[in-house]
Amino acid sequence: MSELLSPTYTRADEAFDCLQTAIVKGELAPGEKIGELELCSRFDLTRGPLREALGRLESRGLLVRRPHAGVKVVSVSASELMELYRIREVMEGLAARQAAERMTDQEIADLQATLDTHERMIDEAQGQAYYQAEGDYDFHHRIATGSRNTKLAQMLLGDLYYMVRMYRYRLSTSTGRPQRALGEHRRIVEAIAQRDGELAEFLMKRHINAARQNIEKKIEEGELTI
Amino acid sequence: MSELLSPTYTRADEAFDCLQTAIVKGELAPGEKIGELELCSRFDLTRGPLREALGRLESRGLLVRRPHAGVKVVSVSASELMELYRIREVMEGLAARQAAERMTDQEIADLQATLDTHERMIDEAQGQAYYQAEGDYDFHHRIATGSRNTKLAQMLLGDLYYMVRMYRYRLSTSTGRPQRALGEHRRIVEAIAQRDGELAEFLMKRHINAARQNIEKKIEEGELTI
DNA sequence: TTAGCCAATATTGTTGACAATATGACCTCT
DNA sequence: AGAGGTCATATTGTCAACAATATTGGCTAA
Repeated sequence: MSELLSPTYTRADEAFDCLQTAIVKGELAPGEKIGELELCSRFDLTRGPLREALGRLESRGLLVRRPHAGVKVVSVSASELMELYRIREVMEGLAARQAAERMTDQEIADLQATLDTHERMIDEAQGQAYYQAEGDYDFHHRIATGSRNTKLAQMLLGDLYYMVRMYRYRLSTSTGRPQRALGEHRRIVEAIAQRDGELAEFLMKRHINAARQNIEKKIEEGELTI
Repeated sequence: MSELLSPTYTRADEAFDCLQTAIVKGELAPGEKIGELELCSRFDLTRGPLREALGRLESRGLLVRRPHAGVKVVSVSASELMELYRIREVMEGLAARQAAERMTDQEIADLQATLDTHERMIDEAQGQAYYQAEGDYDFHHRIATGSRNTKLAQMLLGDLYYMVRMYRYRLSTSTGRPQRALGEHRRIVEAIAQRDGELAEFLMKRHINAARQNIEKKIEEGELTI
């Protein structure tokens, strides 16, 4: 997984990564009650590192533990998912503003190049849904790190995105609106390139708000069930 | 500590609480490198639960671990502290807006009563600094929970406040401006009582921004060293 | 004298066994 | 027959010993 990042990669790190991706990808379903020994055999781990990883994941809100009763993957309701988007709105708004003030010209150029790639993928409709989802993640990821706000990036990348992606995988292809989202991305990058932090913040907030309303509408229409 | 909250309280929970408060109170200084066995003897714990707690604390960003090299309390620079206030500004702004929409009348009445208590404490100047700091925490705590936004409250109470309080203890008495802060608190509660979410958000953001500028000024003047 | 290397040591990472507790089935009593 | 309680079981929480690795001090050589 991220063996290359850290020179020494402990079993606990391994356990953490395995479980996190398993949860995000839905291999461990929300609400599912899972035993430690089952997880151990499944990921070929021992209980010590596993428990350490469980502690981290609990702290990040991806699962809940009841003493002596076991651990289960957190299940987020539709309203709670909407609340996540409200949080994203203000936090990523801040990230966009600070990114406009602090990103290097090179980073901005890379960001624009990323959008070009996304555009080609959408046009060619190659694995549209997957790339759209991953591309969207990539875009927001770059802006979060570009904010140069360590804690902000940590909270976005470490907490919120994993929970959102967890439902992205579930809602999968039906999120739709790729062209429109790409257009919004472009305008945000334009504002960043012009070093207009205030505008970047406004556009980012509106972008996430639109995404939230899009999902909300689909839920109301019964197209999506959570 | 919080033995009463959870019917069964594991050693790992105990270790987590002990370490967290020790870090926040400054008993474990930032940058200090601490050994596991030392912590075990100090808090009368064994290494298993301790390591689980260390994992949680690392995940929350209160300490950093390097494999085989040990664990040290995170040391936040002045600029990083300022970044924390930027995050608080947007997140607590959101919390205030949602609190205005969702708090019960009873909760609002309690909040006002809390401010009355704070006012008496300031007037009587009884342990002004301590009560002002704790009172401020209490105020923000109530609004975070009043937002009815689970994740938002979790992030504020579980992540940000601990880091901010860590420095509150260090800067201790010199944060000052209690009357002015109280007045700002009152106006925020007024907006909440009138169910004016937009105004509550604006006032909260301005309140935290003022607190940030206050600390920033003191740092520039050399009154505070971080 | 200083820079680089090597080994001893102390600390962390890991493992498996032991103790404590929640769950669920079975039985009894109403 | 249904509700309540009790006991067996399986799972989690805890512990202490073992293995692996980073640090530190000393040593050698330039």
